[in-house]
Amino acid sequence: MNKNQDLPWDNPRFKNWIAVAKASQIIHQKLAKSLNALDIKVPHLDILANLYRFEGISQQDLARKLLVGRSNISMLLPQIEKRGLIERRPDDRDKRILRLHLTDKGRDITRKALAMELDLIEHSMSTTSVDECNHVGEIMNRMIRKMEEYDR
Amino acid sequence: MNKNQDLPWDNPRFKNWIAVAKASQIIHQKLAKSLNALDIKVPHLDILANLYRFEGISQQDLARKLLVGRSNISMLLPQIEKRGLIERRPDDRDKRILRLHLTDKGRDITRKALAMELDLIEHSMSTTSVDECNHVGEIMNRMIRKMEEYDR
DNA sequence: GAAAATAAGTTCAACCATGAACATAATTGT
DNA sequence: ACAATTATGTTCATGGTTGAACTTATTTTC
Repeated sequence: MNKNQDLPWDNPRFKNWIAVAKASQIIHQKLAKSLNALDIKVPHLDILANLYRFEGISQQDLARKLLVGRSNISMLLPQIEKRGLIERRPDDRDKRILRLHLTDKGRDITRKALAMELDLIEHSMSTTSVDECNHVGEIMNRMIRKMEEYDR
Repeated sequence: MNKNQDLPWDNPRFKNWIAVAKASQIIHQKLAKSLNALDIKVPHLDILANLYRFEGISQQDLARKLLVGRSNISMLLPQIEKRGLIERRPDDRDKRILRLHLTDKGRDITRKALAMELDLIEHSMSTTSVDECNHVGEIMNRMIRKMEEYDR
């Protein structure tokens, strides 16, 4: 009954998670601002960065990696394709699949954008040691695994 | 020139930050699903939770806390007002300001929604000790402070 | 104390994201 | 071999988010 007894903010896991969410939101917003210089949006970079790492990935696999729907990818790709940053090539074996590739121009923009993101992150984490970063990453990966099982 | 030399994923701060962003995204999505049961969206809960903590806050201050624009709040509030979860009362001193209050019904829904969020977070962090949580929170708060200064 | 600057809130148009329904292609089961 | 199921990608209607322009109220400046 006492309002102050059951504030979730008193719970350490809750309280500290809120800080994670907020940090995440701020970095996202700052990144969006930085990327204006290259005239791309964060979702575009998410796609480009994945193509950079996983050359020839399908749209479906890309959507799964980004945790978004296929329709999202389907609507975003034509935008960056028109700008000549990527190419879609049909798969030889399976005619349903379109395989995605960066063009040289796309690779160039992606490197620049990733450099900006890296700057942002290194700056914001400059007071955090590599050991601490690894520890945080480990905890986050445990959470991700837990949530992938969670279903209710 | 060697593609594999300059992958940002080799950078510990970058790599571990990606895990933070992903965890954040997953929790957000799972929370959205859970809140369907109460027929509210995550942005509604963000507002309700802040009214729960900061009774009588103005729309401007609320927008600042949530890191969104005033227009966002202005469009969201009528939805939850119509459902009878909140009330907007003009300030006595300053006629520009509308002060926001939860109704009893709103407080009830907010408690239920926060309980769901708490469940989600406690479950996903069940393998993380309170000390570890506090450490993560501390690192995130350092990042938040760094980013609030950052401007380029 | 009037003009200018600042602040709170709203509206609107443009842009994004989502999920359902759809078309096409591949796989499975019998 | 062919009907049913599953998988990939697209389209579309709906709803969410944003920033700029606007209105009204307050504060500052001279």
